[in-house]
Amino acid sequence: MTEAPRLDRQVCFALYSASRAATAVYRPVLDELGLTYPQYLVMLVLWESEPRGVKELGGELGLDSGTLSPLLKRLEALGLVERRRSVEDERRVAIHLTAAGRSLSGPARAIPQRLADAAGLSLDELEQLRTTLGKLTAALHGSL
Amino acid sequence: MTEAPRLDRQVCFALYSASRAATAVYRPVLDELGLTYPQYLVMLVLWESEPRGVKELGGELGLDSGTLSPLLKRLEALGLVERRRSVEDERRVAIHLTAAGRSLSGPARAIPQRLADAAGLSLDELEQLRTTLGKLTAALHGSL
DNA sequence: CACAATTAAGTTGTGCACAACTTACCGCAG
DNA sequence: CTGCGGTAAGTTGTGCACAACTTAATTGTG
Repeated sequence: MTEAPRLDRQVCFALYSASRAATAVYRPVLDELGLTYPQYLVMLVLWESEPRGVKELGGELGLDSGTLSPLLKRLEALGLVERRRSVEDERRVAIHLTAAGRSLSGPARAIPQRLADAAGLSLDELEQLRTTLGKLTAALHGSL
Repeated sequence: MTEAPRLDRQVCFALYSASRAATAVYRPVLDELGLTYPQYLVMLVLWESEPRGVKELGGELGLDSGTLSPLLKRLEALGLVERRRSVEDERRVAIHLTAAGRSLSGPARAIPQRLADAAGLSLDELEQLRTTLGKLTAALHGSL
């Protein structure tokens, strides 16, 4: 008779653990900025280009409005973004950075290095890991 | 002036995305068993050996009692586990499998294959990924 | 033009994560 | 024997994820 699947053999658990460990490394740094990790991700997207619609943000991050709407409300309460109902299409809400939101990108620059330092992997290994994870995520999405 | 960090360069985001994609693949299968992914993880540990204390489960999974206590209450409500206050040490609660909980390990055997099928990676690549993630998680925990 | 199908955003409800705190119990030093 | 430090489990509060649903605006088709 087959064995029950073992926890330590599961790629899925390895992903789940690594992901939580990585955000745990970011947490104290992000605390200083007053951001959670998902909020930081939204800010990353906006720092690249703004304004963005909620749907658009969701496309980049793989999140839906059920997650983003309250998150964006909190970012607005923090004074980092502004939500403006689009004039051309009143279904859309454009997310703009405020001056405070824009200026937060400075202190945020140092954050990724934190993970690299804590990772105990070479830059090559990190690069390869990122590539493999990208392929994996794409394949998993394709299988749904 | 340095660029703001880019989303698509971040290992942390790659981990976060891959982890969510992997549990999304498991979700429909686990739905049939009536389990969430974290509940499935707890069952995996118990199928290896039981009874286990809450602290012990937390050690295996990296979760604290704040997460596990309500989760275990839900597993108990499903009739899969029983929580018994230890007689020798009344601080401890031993988590036992019920007959129903034990018999669920049969249907659960097929689950990991699902991810392997959906992953689009060879068994070798999956093995190497798991190893790298293990090293990464250990290093990240060590850095805290 | 009318109106059904589609789409954007938001809401509601459940279940994690995790911090901070509480409660109850153990074990040990005096 | 008496506390007292430490420990196991549980509780409370916040913030994601995600499913299912609602609302309001737009688009496509006859």
